[in-house]
Amino acid sequence: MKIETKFPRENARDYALRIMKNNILSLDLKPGTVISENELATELGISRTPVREAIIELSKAYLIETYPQRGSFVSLIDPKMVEEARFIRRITDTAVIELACEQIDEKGIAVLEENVVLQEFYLSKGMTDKIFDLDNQFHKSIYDIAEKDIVYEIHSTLMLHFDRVRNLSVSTVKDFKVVGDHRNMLEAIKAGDKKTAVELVNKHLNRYQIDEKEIRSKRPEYFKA
Amino acid sequence: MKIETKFPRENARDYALRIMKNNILSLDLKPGTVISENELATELGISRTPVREAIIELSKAYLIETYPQRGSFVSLIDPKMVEEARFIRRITDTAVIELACEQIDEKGIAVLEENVVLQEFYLSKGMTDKIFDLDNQFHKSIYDIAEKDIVYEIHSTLMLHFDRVRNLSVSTVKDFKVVGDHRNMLEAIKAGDKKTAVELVNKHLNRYQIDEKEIRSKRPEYFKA
DNA sequence: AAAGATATACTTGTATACAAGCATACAATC
DNA sequence: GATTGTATGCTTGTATACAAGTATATCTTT
Repeated sequence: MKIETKFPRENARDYALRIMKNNILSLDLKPGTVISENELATELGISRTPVREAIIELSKAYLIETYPQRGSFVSLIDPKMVEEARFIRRITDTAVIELACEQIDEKGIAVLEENVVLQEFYLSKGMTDKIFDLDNQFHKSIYDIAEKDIVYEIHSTLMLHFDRVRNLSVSTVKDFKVVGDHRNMLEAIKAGDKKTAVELVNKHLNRYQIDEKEIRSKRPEYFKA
Repeated sequence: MKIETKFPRENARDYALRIMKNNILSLDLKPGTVISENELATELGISRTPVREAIIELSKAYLIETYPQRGSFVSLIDPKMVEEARFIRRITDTAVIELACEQIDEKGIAVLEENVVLQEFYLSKGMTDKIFDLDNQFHKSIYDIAEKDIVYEIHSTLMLHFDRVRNLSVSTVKDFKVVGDHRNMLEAIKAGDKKTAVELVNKHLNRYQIDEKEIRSKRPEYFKA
């Protein structure tokens, strides 16, 4: 469990939420780990109440399971859950990138262009750890362009199911492909080419489907069924 | 604010959540209404903690807005929010009904058939208030058939944005159309006719788009912008 | 030794107390 | 009269106390 310091004006609940999300995503909180409200509260230097509130929110996203009077646990990787998260991601990404193709303007192009340039830069420097955030930011920008930013927000926590599996795969090998996908998506959006854009989204998301089976055998204790 | 009694084994948080959802949906809690944690707690006969936890959850779904040290309010109807909820509903319903066309079996047909028969029965008896729940149940069943029940669950609270606008419209006039839609959807699913099924979903959801503008002028105080 | 009762140390759920900030009413001052 | 300071009562945010249930270890009993 890696604990960063609290931001100046960040309230205790958001702080607890941020730390827990990060650690679940990075697998520093491994699937199945026990989470004690009291313990976490003292570790974070806050009281039980905001910690508990954060846990409840993660429970609603099925990232933590709470059994009354017994304990709370980081959810095991549930293939059905991952599949449904991927499903949501696929159909919304698809619909949103079509809208982006229609509604794109120069400002939007500039935002995406800057992002992809940075990805290409960090890739060429081998700083692939920077790419994960840029990846997410790229997709968020597309939602912004399509004026579906609330949809993105609503689904963001849920996508941790998806992203934590990403983090389990030997992903760095394929970073250059991911960056290439983004470059191609950008060009398709600029050209208003919906068909290609949609194809790219599906190809992009399919990259992660294969890895899941790889790691299943390596870390069976992380999986539910 | 209409307050029903607590279920036997229902915990205080779920109780508060249920009551608040119902009242927001039915507009007994009108958009803009102040919600005091203390007041609601005493009304429900529970303490502030579970009430607060319920309010936080509804805040995450943008159904309540909380301003620290100032108060919490039932969110005004935000056309962008409604539009994004409708967007989610449309694209997921579309994708899910396609899957249902592929994965339907006799058991699934039986469930849908029973539901539609009941809708037709209540419609013929003029008991249109029963139809709302059956409508939701019908759609949930389709998600179950497509094995996307978590997707339904995740989105269910969000759909209150959509449903409360439904409740504001002079909807009873069109109940027979809604029931007809469901009958047609069922037949399309049985026939495995994806194209027709998708068309029906879009037609179905478009029925509510018109009403919004009608009521906007009648109840401008409910709207955000 | 095996089985069962029991104490104990946890857990989450709920209630309550306190802290900090905002808004309003009202009084004092210019 | 207008403005400013202030007291008051509200709000949510956080901390803590208590309730109730579970699991485990240990002791007692057979």
